[in-house]
Amino acid sequence: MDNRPVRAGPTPEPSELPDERRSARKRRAILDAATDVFLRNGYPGASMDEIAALARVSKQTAYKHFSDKRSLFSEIVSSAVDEAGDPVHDEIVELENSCDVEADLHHLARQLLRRVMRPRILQLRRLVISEAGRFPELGRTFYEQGPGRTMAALAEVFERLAVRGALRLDDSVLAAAHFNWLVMSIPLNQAMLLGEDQPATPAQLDRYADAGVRAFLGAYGQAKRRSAPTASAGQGG
Amino acid sequence: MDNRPVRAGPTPEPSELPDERRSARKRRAILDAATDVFLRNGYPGASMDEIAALARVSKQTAYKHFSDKRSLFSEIVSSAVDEAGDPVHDEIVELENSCDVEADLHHLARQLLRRVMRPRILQLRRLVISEAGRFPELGRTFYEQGPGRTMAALAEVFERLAVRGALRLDDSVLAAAHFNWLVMSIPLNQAMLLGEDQPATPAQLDRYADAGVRAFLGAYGQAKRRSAPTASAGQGG
DNA sequence: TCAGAACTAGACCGTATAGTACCGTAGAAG
DNA sequence: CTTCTACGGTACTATACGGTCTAGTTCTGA
Repeated sequence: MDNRPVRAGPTPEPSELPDERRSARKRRAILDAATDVFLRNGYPGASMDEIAALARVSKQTAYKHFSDKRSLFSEIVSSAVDEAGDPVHDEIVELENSCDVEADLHHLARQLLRRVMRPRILQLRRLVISEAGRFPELGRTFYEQGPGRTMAALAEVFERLAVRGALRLDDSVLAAAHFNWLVMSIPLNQAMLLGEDQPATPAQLDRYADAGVRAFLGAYGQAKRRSAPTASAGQGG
Repeated sequence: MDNRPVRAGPTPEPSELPDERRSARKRRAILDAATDVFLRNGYPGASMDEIAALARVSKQTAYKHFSDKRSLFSEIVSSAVDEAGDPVHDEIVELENSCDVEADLHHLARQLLRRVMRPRILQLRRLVISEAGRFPELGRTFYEQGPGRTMAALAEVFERLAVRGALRLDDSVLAAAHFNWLVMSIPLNQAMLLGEDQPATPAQLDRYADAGVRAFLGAYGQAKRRSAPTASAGQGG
């Protein structure tokens, strides 16, 4: 017994910041373990014992850092949402100066879809949806930091692209939402309902992204290129 | 106490079929109560005691009709899915002979969206999503009876409309999926994540449906009518 | 009228949970 | 080396759950 792998000897591991004192390390460990367990088992199915065990921490310590199961849950969802929804924003705003909007939209769509379809994010979405009743503020946070954020940035840049004549629209927010869901809905809804037993391959995701962008450009692009906006996305799954 | 509203006196209520014997009535009551409790609290959060109490039935009786909590859950989800996904199919296939495809697509989209956005169905979707891990077959059932069914019917009729020249497409399954999600995604995802605190009004839903159809026709319609495919859906809360 | 089936009420079992109390120990600061 | 704080381990409380069992009651069908 007690054959734990000596989490940190007298010399702290290089990956741990030197100013991260023991208490902070424990807190991190608890957060990580809680994220894991909550994402895997949901809120009611997760037990504090399991979280403490996975974090290699006594339950007492867990309750010293987080007063409640509720507040621990809120914390891990908030931070998971934060760390999940950052770096696409820049790529969207850069689209304003694109000289090949079609190509850049395709690239952006692929990036967005790959991001949303990462297993961690899918689990997080499932978790937030299932607990939206008990934790309404987490649903709001997820929406605002996730699709809301993306669509707001898209709307802004679509507005300018429309002024430039690169897109035809009179409601940029609506167009942004249509873009977003044309790209994401098919694989996202399949993943939500069919589980991740047969996860979509990156190639399939790229095809869905491309097909969504083609449809979007058919609806909101300049009036050229009037071939049918599809080219077989494989309709996998 | 015991001021219950006398579920059925010696003379059975007219709403109850006369040939519905006591056992069948009890079974119905259990199913109804279970549906209620499961939809409200989720699978782990629902207790058999609460279900039995709500059904005004002893726990023993509940276990006589359904061997397990699991099987009771499966039953109620299956039958809820069945009763939810029926009567749109006909309207879709009739679309084949439409002489005003645009108007009929708008009408169909409104019907579909109103159906999907009913609170019961939204709760059911949430429940299935959150339990897709524990009950993969229920996720499959929901998908096949719900969006899968709709999209399959749409694909079939879109195929024929394309032959007739009323639509331009070369992948009817993809086009059907795009139609479906253009119409549904915005309010559906809002409802999933933001809860039903501010449920979308029927008028808002109609606007979302119309906007989705306009975008769809911009992408897949005949090459006429090249004004911007939007007309303000209100982008409600 | 009467036997048997179906029901009720509630005790009961084993287990699991959230959260707390106790106490001995390890690590950092002086 | 001492001291103080945080931690580990674990037993504990109180509660809740799924599921079973018993004993008494009500309904159904002939």
